[in-house]
Amino acid sequence: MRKPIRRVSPIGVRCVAEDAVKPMRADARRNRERILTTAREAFAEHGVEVPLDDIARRARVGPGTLYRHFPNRDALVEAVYREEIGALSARAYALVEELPPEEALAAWFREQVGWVRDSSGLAMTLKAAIDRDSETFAFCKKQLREAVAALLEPARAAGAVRANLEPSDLLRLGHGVATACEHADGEGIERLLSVVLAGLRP
Amino acid sequence: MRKPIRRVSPIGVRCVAEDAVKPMRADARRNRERILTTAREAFAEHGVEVPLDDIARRARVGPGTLYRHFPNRDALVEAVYREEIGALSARAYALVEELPPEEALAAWFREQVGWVRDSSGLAMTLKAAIDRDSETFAFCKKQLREAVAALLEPARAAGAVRANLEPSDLLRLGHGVATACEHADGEGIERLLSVVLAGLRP
DNA sequence: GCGCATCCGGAGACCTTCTCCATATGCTAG
DNA sequence: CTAGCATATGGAGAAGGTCTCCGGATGCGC
Repeated sequence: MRKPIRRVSPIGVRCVAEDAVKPMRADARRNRERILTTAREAFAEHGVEVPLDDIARRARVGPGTLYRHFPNRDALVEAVYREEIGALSARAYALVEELPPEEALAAWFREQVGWVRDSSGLAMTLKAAIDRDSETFAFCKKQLREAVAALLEPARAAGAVRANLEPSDLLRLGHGVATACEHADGEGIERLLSVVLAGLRP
Repeated sequence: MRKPIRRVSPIGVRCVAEDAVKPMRADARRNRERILTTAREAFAEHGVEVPLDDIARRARVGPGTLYRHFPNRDALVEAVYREEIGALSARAYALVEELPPEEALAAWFREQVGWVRDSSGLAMTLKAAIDRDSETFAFCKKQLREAVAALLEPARAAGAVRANLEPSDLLRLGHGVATACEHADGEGIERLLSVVLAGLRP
């Protein structure tokens, strides 16, 4: 009886930072990015159990190419999740640069709620599929917390939010609002958002 | 591109209570029980992705028989989980009958911690594999809470525990202790247990 | 422009899921 | 106690998915 594949991040899973270490051939990079984009769409439409050969076909690569970049399903799921978390985190740093602290925090919070709701709950689908003990899970959690801290600290310094808020509080609130708004329309979502954002004030 | 099987409890998953409604043939009942026992062992040893034909082979039934009782992997996982939760819950009611309230609560708490640690974390493995929106998940959560309430209420009435404890508090504490004790020996576990149990007192 | 290291891709081996239907058997009625 | 029938079994095999191997393709540096 075979032992199923343990859900840990294989060494082969590349982080974005790794690209800086060893330049990838242009065709290899293009294929990898196309695979990730296609996988994201396929996971959103059909769940994480969609056949990998189907993803390869949609991405117009051979199965050998897909498996060369991502040795198994878990690796692909984790890579897509890392991209999702990376993009959401990057938004925090961008908003800090563009807006006053309170507005930046509010804008990011709205984006987080939108992100959780996006593509029929892709974020939660991916998160549920990832081993809680994996490097990817720990890495993403840390990344998000640091991004939210980058928003919270200026807002706190400006006296715009209550002093006892932690980054994890905001993340839980965002998840809660998104879940509560599962069947809400735009106005309903906006009401809940304004309630929560008002509640953040000192 | 095919849509993967949605993780919801199929109607065909039998609850223990159903057996009272429609008597099963003796050979069918024996087979079903043997499949469940074997599945529990296989999931503990190899995870929930162990091939179902292997479980059938170990249980000495044909694949057709296994699929007659459990239409797919999720049904089997949920059935095993229901049995686990059923047994743990039943212990609460039994202990209430056998012991004074405070001792019953302490004894059950120890059993819960032991249960979480049992068979290399089988309980968590199964729980992680079950859809959070499923009937099984909701049913088991309710069952556990009611069982713990049956322990808490007499203990509270006897003044043996602080008044503000909820069943879910105890369940979370048990999970936390089991997790904290992942690599602890018997003495270490006992120390943590005694700390937490002392903390329950008013 | 050439050469070489790297990348690609897809046929096919292997594994798992799951069904169909001929055979087996539990259990009730006579 | 036996026969008959409704229910249960089981396993060969069809179908689908995973994943590898290696000949051919191509990016890129010199």
